[in-house]
Amino acid sequence: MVAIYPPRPRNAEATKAAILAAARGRFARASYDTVGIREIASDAGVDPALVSRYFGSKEDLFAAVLNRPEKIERIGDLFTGDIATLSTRIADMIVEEPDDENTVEDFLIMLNSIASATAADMVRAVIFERCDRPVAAALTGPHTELRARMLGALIVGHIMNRTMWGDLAKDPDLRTRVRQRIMEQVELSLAEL
Amino acid sequence: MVAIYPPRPRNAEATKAAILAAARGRFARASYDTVGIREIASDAGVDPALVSRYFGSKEDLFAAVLNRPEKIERIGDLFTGDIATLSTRIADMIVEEPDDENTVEDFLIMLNSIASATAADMVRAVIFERCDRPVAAALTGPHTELRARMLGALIVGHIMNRTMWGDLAKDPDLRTRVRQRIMEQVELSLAEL
DNA sequence: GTAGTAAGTCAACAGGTGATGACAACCCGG
DNA sequence: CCGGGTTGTCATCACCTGTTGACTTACTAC
Repeated sequence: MVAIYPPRPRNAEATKAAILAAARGRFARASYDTVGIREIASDAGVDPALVSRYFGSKEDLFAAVLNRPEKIERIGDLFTGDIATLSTRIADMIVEEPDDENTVEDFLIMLNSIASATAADMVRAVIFERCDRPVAAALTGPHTELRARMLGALIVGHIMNRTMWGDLAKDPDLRTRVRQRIMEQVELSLAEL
Repeated sequence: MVAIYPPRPRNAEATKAAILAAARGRFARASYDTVGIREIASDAGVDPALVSRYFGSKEDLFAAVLNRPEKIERIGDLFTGDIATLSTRIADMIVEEPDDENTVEDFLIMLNSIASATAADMVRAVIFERCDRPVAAALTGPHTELRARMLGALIVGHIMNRTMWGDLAKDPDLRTRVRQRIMEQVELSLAEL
């Protein structure tokens, strides 16, 4: 579906932002290889040529999406905040409403394209830099890196699970208990072994 | 790299098997969209046209890979066996050597292509049928489906984690402790809530 | 030995992809 | 009013994809 817009004002900054937003939306719902530049341009109400012009290549565009400041910030907040309440934050993220513009979308962008030959390296780098490393740094005791990776596995699993099947629980009561269970899982993942 | 074989004996059954094996190998290492028919044919030492001829379409070929009897059987053994030792089997699968032809490869085939528009539905169906459903059926108490899905999330996360970063632990001692931890995670995921 | 069928080969197609460069429209400073 | 740089448009390229149909080769049954 292509929306009919009034002629776009000649504003390069706004156009770039629109392309970036459209790309974010597409990459959050499909893999790097599946998403086409023409789709993104259409969503943004922009000529496909402008995408290449402003962002260089599709790969560069994906990198730009991956390194959006808001995303970096949101994921940063999640993992670099107080370690004592980390399990709360993670459980909240996983059980929160899926249609919101939220941190889960940032993970979806990465997880959708983790199997693509072109995008995998970029994604891995971001995950390591923004997730694994800060968590490992915040942990005390032995095997911090290993335990951070156990947590990463847990989060990845829950998010992919939610993408595949939808919410774990709709009933508010059950949802609280699920939230509680996820917190236990987080703590078990991070515990010394 | 294309191997030079002696001229393939005219044997349709063996050719189909070779194609299937090559497809399995490719799909275990890259997503449905990334893998090309010409690659598969080259691995199998076969003309690309034969792939279409014998399996119809690429989609049908992927379905054939997904429904290989050995795979069904292996995943079936994993989940339909004695529920008391389920955590052991799962932990073993996750910490076992990655380069073996093992059950992990079956999961990789599915997880690599879960983000592809074409293959996602097939993958979801197989996961539900072969994993979630048997586990839910083997559980007792309330919310069996939800708890089976929690286990699914755990497995998916661990396998993707291993694909991204390699083995959790190389040291045998540490590995046993990781194995133990994974068993605890499995039991926590399946526990009533 | 020869016809008929099965198996494998080859070239090509139609459609889609990312990317490019020439062109037109616009805005702004002079 | 008018030139120059910016912004947007269009047609098109080169490449790659899955798939097809016509062709050649080999095997088997009679």
